[in-house]
Amino acid sequence: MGPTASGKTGLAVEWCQCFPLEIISVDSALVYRGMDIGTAKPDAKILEQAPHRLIDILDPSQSYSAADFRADALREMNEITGRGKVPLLVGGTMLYFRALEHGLSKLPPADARVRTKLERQAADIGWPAMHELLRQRDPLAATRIHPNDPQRIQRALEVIAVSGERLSDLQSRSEVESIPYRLLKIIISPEDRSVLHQRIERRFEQMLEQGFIKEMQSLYARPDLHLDLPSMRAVGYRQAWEWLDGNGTQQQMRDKTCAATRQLAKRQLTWLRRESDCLWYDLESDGVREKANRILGKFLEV
RNA sequence: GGCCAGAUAGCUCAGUCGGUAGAGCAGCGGACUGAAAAUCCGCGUGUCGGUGGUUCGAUUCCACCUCUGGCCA
Repeated sequence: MGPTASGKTGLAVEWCQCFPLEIISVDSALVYRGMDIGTAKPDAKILEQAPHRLIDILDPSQSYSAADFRADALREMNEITGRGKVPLLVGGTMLYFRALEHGLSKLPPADARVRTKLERQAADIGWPAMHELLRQRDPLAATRIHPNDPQRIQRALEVIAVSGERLSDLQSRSEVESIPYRLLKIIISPEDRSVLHQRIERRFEQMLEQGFIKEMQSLYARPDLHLDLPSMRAVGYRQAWEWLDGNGTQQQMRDKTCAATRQLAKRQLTWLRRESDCLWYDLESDGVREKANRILGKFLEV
């Protein structure tokens, strides 16, 4: 686990070469085909050395979920261990890690029709009124969800509409199933935030050199893609889309993308600080790689 | 060289009829159950360019200086 631009992929590939590991990507953006440069997806050469599962599994017009990820990841883990190897889960989508380790309540999946209906209703009466509606139908959820948080208000109302039951009831009732594996949790992150900020800036410059704008233009040209899709809301893609729409200069697009990436890293670190039973490594400091290798080797012997 | 405008938070700027100042963005902390690279919540972080003067009190008024734009030579 680690924030964006912390060097996770590099280390994972190294490990694959000296240990019997196979990589599963834990990343909500790497799942999309045709989104390679802007997501810092490992290139073909790296993928040949160290194949990654759960990348390039969806078209950008589709959506994915934490529950989808959990099911997919468990299936892949089972397959890998069945062949005598050990799964190495690598990524920065902390909700997916949490869902995988601790499980999810039994809730109905997303329903596009219901969402559209709620969207229309919200455009009509406004989200504060939607929150009031939620207060009447699921008071407990309404106290947990902030009146300004349309995404969660919508989800809670969707659960009621689809299942006829309250989100808060379903969550407290269903026993979550945690993961049936022994875990070694490792976090990779620079100790100093400004180091991460520098890496983020440098990496985006590299993405531009590698042709990120060209990649973006071919996505922008597709009539079926738009800014409301999860894929096109990804950091970099969203800002580039807005720029191609004619908003701001290219320099402003760069600055906004880097800022959005820093904010993403900050949110990831908020998750990571709360994570228990894990080892933190700063790859910039001396001897850390060797130390991590030793601990991983020992873990794999047992 | 002369005239004019400006100098206030990391950036762009507002403001104080004289009582040491506040917005947006950035930043920092937090939340997170089928959209999560998403969606939200909270927090101003400051030699008000410098030096002197007037004043009980100056970021604010005055003078000079420095710097940056613009105009005129």
